Amino acid sequence: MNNTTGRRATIIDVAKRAGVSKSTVARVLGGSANISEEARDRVLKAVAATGYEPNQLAVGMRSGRSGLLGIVIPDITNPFWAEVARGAQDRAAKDDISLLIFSSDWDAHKEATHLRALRRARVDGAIINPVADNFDDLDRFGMPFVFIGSSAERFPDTLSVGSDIAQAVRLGMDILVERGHPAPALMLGPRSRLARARFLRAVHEHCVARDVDPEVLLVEESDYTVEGGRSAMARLLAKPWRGNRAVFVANDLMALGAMIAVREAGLRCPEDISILGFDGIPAGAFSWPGLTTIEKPGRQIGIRAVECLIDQIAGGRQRERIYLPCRLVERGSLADVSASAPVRVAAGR
Amino acid sequence: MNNTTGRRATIIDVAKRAGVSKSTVARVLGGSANISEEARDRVLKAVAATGYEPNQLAVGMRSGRSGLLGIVIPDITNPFWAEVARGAQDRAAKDDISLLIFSSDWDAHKEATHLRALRRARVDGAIINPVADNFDDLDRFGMPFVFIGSSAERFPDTLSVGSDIAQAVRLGMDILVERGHPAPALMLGPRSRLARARFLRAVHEHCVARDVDPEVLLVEESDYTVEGGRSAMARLLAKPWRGNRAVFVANDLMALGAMIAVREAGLRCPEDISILGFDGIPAGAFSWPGLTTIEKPGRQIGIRAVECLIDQIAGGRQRERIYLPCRLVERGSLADVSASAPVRVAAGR
DNA sequence: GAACTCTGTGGGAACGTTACCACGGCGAAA
DNA sequence: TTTCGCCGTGGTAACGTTCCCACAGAGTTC
Repeated sequence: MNNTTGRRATIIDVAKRAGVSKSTVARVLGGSANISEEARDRVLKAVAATGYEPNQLAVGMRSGRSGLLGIVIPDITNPFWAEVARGAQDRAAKDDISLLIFSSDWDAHKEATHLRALRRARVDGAIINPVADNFDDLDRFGMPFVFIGSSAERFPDTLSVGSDIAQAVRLGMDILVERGHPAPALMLGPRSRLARARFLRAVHEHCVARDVDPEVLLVEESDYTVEGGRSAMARLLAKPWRGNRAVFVANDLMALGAMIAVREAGLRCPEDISILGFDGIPAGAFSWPGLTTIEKPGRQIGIRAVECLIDQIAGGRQRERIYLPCRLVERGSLADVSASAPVRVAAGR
Repeated sequence: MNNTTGRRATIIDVAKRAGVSKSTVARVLGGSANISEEARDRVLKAVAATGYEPNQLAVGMRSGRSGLLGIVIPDITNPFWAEVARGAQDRAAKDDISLLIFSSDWDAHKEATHLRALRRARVDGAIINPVADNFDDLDRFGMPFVFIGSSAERFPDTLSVGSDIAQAVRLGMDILVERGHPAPALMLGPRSRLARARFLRAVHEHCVARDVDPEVLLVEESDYTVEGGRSAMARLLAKPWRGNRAVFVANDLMALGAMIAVREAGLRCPEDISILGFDGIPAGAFSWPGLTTIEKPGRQIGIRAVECLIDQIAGGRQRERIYLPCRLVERGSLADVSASAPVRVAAGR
């Protein structure tokens, strides 16, 4: 039985109890061939009796594999990143790998500290949403790594996993067209963000394909917050509006703010203004109406990143960039005003 | 100077380069006294030149301290638990401790698997929100631990950290009284939950103190979901209502649902119905009106749990139960209908 | 000047595992 | 009968630390 206070059972304790050498115990536990039925049996019994659990530290020490993976994300408290972390953790657990999770708060100094911790812990690899842009020598990480998120974009020739913004925008524009909003207004994030450019480029491509002049679209921008979305929407509502009244918002938080602004203006969503968000945050499900949005594959990104990392650790040195598809989540914020459907839109001005 | 491909620098590499023994290097790095100025200097230079990072696995192996802590929570994707994890991680980082985070999904089997992983990783201690109730022999965890959350309640004589529900309820009832709602309706969680009994007991205590008959209070119950809160609110609205129209909801998700039900009934919140939530989930900030609620100290719980754990590892064997105070977060869902104030509605966001 | 303490240093054992080599026994091939 | 190969097993050397003991030399005390 387990020593509760004393030290833990080691492989030698097991060997003694089973009356074999520790080599034999190691072979049985390692699933090696060429073990007599009897030896295996006695070892297994001894393991059960002693409550032996292999010491990962010793294993890591000897084999060079710690059985640990690290992930550095901006903030575990942010629902998107929590999804990523969850996906990564679940996938890692399948291979009996444990995950060290760190939050960088978009702070290069914290990031550096966390990376040092990962190196000291001798993790077998790391998943990183890079904030610093001075990784002048990526090899200096000192371990295999996979980048995640849109900020990975800055580093070409690096294995990375992210969401397919182009596909997401196409999905959004298509559903807008289908619902009778061929020329929605756009609410974008700050100019500094890489994702903004990608978003805009995809919209333009859609417009070219559909033969719409992109210049026709109303555009507002804000800072990815509820408050920002609220004021941006107020500005949008003050503009002369043409076409159907729909807004494609590049971020759910802003979309929620936009919804509030609509209500404050005495209008209704979706009857007067349709709103399409982008992100898939849980809070979108609790607004009224529920926010129709495009959901980023957070969990999938985590899963895939771990898989890439495991592959890379095993040997392959890929420099691939992987984009995972987004998904439309229909709730109530998008009205159907297409000709084929009963018109549910309020009279325009 | 880092070997990018080759093996990492060890303490012996540093020693050779500095022209001293590994013992001296260890002493310098360990901040030991009795080191000549010259030796220290050369060691430090050699460390910088080789890019030496101590191998935690070896350290753990030799010293019996892995520098790792584990935390098993129901779901990292749940904002409350993410806060707890974040607090724990931040606090641990201060002591150069890394955190292994696991999600159990309230599943006893997953919990057992995770605990095994923690034992194998030789974590120095664990923070656990217990789901299984057959921990017949708590010492059999094989490591120091701290319980967190209300489910820790089932295990007496165990070090645990949680939120102070009694204080939270007092806080809520007080603000309701202050705003002119001396006898609010109650929306509770499922009968099976421990937290429900604690909530109800605190309400009764408040009533006794304020000389109110608790039987007067309308009560509905549901299952801690938005949908559940919505239907429970609908049932509540159908009842004959006496006193001011306010509801104290035992969970934010339900409160959000209640808010939707109010709107669906053609009523307004807070003008017609005031709602007070409990939890402090982020989504409450994005509803309209913003949800006034009582926030559980998630981050504090994580911080405190780590501190208790560190203490316990260091030696103390406490069996304390710690309750951390909750905080009122005022947004817009609570109207002031007290005699002293004109009926006003706070703008929330 | 001998015996002592103090300072700075080096050498080796141990932590628990895995990888490798060695060896006895046995059956098959020569 | 000898030789070879295979099977099952045991012994031992690492892996990179820390901890403890030993020891040389300088300073202090008698």
